[in-house]
Formats: sequence, C-alpha cells, structure tokens
Amino acid sequence: MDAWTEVLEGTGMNARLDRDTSNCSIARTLEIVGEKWTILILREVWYGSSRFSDFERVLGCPRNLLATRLRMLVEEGILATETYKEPGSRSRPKYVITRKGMDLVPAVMGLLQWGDRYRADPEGPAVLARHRGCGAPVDAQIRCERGHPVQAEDVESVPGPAFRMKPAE
Amino acid sequence: MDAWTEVLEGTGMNARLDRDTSNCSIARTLEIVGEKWTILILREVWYGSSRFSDFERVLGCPRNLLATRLRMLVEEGILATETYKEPGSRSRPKYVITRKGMDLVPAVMGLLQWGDRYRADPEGPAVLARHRGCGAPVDAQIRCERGHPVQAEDVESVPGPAFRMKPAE
DNA sequence: GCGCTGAGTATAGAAAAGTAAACTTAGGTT
DNA sequence: AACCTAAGTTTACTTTTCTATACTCAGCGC
Repeated sequence: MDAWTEVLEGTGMNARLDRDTSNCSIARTLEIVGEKWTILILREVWYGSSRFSDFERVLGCPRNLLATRLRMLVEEGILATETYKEPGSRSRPKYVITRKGMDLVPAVMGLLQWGDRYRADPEGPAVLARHRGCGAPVDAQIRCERGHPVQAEDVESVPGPAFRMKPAE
Repeated sequence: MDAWTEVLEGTGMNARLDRDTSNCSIARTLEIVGEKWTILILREVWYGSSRFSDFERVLGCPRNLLATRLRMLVEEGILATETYKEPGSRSRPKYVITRKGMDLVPAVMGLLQWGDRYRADPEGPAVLARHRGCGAPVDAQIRCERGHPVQAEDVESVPGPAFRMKPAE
C-alpha cells in the first residue's frame, strides 16, 4: 500500500484520483511560466539581454505580447526594472532578473538538459551552460537533503501538509 | 567582453541578438512539454496514475485533448503503452513512463520546488517529494561536472557547437 | 444478441494567442 | 520648435488551442 492509499484507508475514496489538484505547485508555477514566450524571455535575460528592443529583435515576438509578458514578470517579482541611459538619449527601462527569477534556473536548466540530450542537432547544442570560473559543464540534478545524488526512479511523491480532497459535488 | 561578444568580434553583428534561436534546446523541449496538460499528465503518471480514465478523473481534462496528448507522448517515447486487464473486462491500454520520460523529472522537480517556495498554501505544499528508502526530502539542484553544488548566479551560458547566426534576410 | 464499460473520435463554439501596422509618449538633439 | 528614438499602446484580423458534448467501438457478462 502506498502513501496515497494509506491516507484514506477504508473510506472508499481515492486520494490519488479524487484529490484537489488546484493547490499543486507544478500547476501554479506553470500558470506563470507556462505561457508562450515567458520562458524564452527569461532565457534571453539569462543569456544577457535586458532591453525591450533586445527581446523583440532576438525573439521576433509581437510587441504587445512582449509588453504583456514583461509586465507580468515584473508584477510577479521575477524581473525588476532598472533604468539605463545611452549617451545622447533619455533614460529608459531595462529588465533584470531577481532572486525569485534566479530560483527558476534549476527548472530551466532541466528543460535545457533534456533538449540537449534528446532533441539537439547532430553537432550538439546551440548553447552550453558552464560553471563560471571553474568552466566545467553544469547540469540539473536531483539531490536529497542528505546530499546523495538521487535517480529519478528513487523519488517518491507523498501527500503533503496542504493535501486536500476535491470538494464534493 | 563576454563569450557572445567574442564570437563575432569586429563583424558588427551581435551574436546574442542576431543568433538563430530555432535550435534552442529549451524551446525544443517546450514544443513537447509546453502545451497545456502535458506536464500535468506526466505529474499524474509520476504520482502513480496510468489509465485514460484516471487522467480524465483527476485532471478534468477534455477527452480529445487527453487522447491527443497521450498519443503525442507515446510517439515521442516519453510514455509507452502496456495492457492491463480487470477481471471480467477486456484488455485495455495503460500508460507507463520510459527512461526518456524519467529524464524530465529534474525539470519538473525544478518547477515543483519553485512553486513550493513561492506559491504554496500557508500550511505548505500539497505533495512532497522524497528519497525512497532514505525518506529525506529531495530537490532540484545545479551541479557542475566536478561535483560542486553551483548557485544559479554562477552559471554562465556560452555559444555551443551548433551555434548559428540568423539567416540574413 | 443486448447492454455495459473504458477508451477513445467527431464536431462545433468559445477563448486565447499570433500578426501587422498605425498611433502615442517623453525626453534629447538640432 | 520640430525631429528622432525606444518603448510601449491600440486596433483589427487570422489562426490556433481549448472546452463541452455527443457519438463510436470492441469485447465481456448475461
């Protein structure tokens, strides 16, 4: 009997299938970064872009969508605005990543790594990620609190403190 | 001067802004897992569901989209079909995760972890991930090849072997 | 051979996203 | 004062994706 079956033993309900999925952390993260362009904007920030025109030029994304996504990312605290000033021009806003945005890097690294492994061009990936200074390639790994590297197969999911059942109809 | 500026030194072009983004591993991964429901289906597989009716019940996802997503995931080799048979019923297909699918776990763990940190209910997350056996909580981390844990700030991105410029117009 | 069940398919309408191009704004230059 | 530029906003239109519901299909029990 697994952890899902245990919770509701004897009630005839199924914790796995009848649970409330509205408070899922994966789904909540996707509400923000799951829209088209959002992760690609973050990718460009990570690669070093910061200006509206940078994003427009490299992504080819429509200006209205770009403006909407940037506003949302700033509202969520994933990006912050600062100002820059080219000589001879007025001050304009630029976008920089925050700690909250930096904390998305492991997830994005996971996507990058999977694409590198399964969908790269024959000659390899277009971009490499490496440890600044040390220069060694980096990757996303799962680790347990005690420091052991963990295989995906060795991860189990169990109901947490905010586990709830679907409201009855 | 960073690695992006170096590549095209003196050409007047900008490697960061005028590069070809069509071979980006992040974008290619998102082509597959970026559609609505796809990651949520994988989440349920990871939590232990395997049948069409399981996914429909727990996700509340329209049947045609569910069928489309499952077919795509099988075509991509992320899920595989097996058969199951309940006593008194005919054999029916079920869906199990493959190695290729397992390799998405670090990315999904990254999303889970970010949601747990920034968007969880006050009482905590709905689901916990832990190291089977050892029982300790697990998380997604970035590591360099030499084994050091790496902060997101310490990751730099540089042009890789398949780096190309945007075709001139 | 008839109904039941799980696993789909078909179709039509609604919502979201994408595209293109014109318009606005605010300061710095001339 | 008129002009330029980056960073948007607005509008109108097309395309894609999502949703809801009805329908089909294939075996098993009766």
